[in-house]
Amino acid sequence: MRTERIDLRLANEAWESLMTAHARLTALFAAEDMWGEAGMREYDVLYTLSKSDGPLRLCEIQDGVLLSQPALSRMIDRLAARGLLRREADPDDGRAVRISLTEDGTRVQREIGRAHAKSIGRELGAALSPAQMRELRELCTRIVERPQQDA
Amino acid sequence: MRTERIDLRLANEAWESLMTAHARLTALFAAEDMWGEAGMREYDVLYTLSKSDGPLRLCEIQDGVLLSQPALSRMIDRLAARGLLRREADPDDGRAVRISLTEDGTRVQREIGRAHAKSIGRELGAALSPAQMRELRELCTRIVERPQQDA
DNA sequence: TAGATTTACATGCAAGCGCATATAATTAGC
DNA sequence: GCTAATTATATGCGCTTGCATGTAAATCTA
Repeated sequence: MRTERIDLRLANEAWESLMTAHARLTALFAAEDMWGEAGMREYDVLYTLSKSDGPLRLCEIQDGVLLSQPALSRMIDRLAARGLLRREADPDDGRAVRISLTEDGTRVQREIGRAHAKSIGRELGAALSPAQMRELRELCTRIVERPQQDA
Repeated sequence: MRTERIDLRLANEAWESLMTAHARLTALFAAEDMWGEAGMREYDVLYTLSKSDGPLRLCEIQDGVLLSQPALSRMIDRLAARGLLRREADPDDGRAVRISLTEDGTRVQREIGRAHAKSIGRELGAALSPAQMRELRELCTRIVERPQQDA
């Protein structure tokens, strides 16, 4: 059907623009001089933990990070070795590991987080009005929270 | 000022939702069984070349790909070794390399591209209306095409 | 036009990543 | 309750990546 062809093209244009926006801003943020103790991907982990109330499992952290399970496992090794987070056995599930920020990790996350939030505000603020930011947030949220369908 | 604090929060929420949408869809696409001869990052390069009329330089390709210059250089090595693209010396600039798709590269790009476009249409189509896709495209384009300001 | 700077790409090397697989604990089937 | 399947995480290994740096050509400077 003609309408579907148009929608396909439109969907691809929308996705490409989202990819490009993501790539440009990510590259821009990565180039900034604020990732002292962590690196951007490591910060993702610290941030994910900071949002959570209690400790998280590896598999819970992984939902927020674009990284394979083994890679995440070893990244957490390194972060723990540097004293930024803590691994404890889960008393209720012998397979699981409960991961949480140390005080040092919390401090590092806050320091980087503050600077990073400013950058985000600066870049998005220069491009979009508050109403447009709300609109963007709604649209992207809709993509993520779409009712789960078959595989 | 109070308004700026609200905008900062809003901007960060918008960016996080964009990151999450990008991560979820990327992971979903990566898990699909269509990247036979290329891999997703390599497809990015093939796609970038397919959009261009003539050959591109390394530095021109790099704008579309989130990869360091040496990594891109070697990825192009591998793609050329597999016969998917061609490297020629630029007659006008002895430093530059002109990179273009071979027939095989064009074929691979088209095959993957068709399948990938369907996936994009399916996923975005399930989440957004055409009007919302247009809106998303406009907003993301605005982020990228924002008038260049200071470093 | 000789020297200095910049631009475009390549390469050595260590660190990180993904794939396949191993290990161990939980849950499901019967 | 015993085996099979599943879930959660770890490890071996080869490939890829990024950083620092090298090389070579173009451009700028005087």
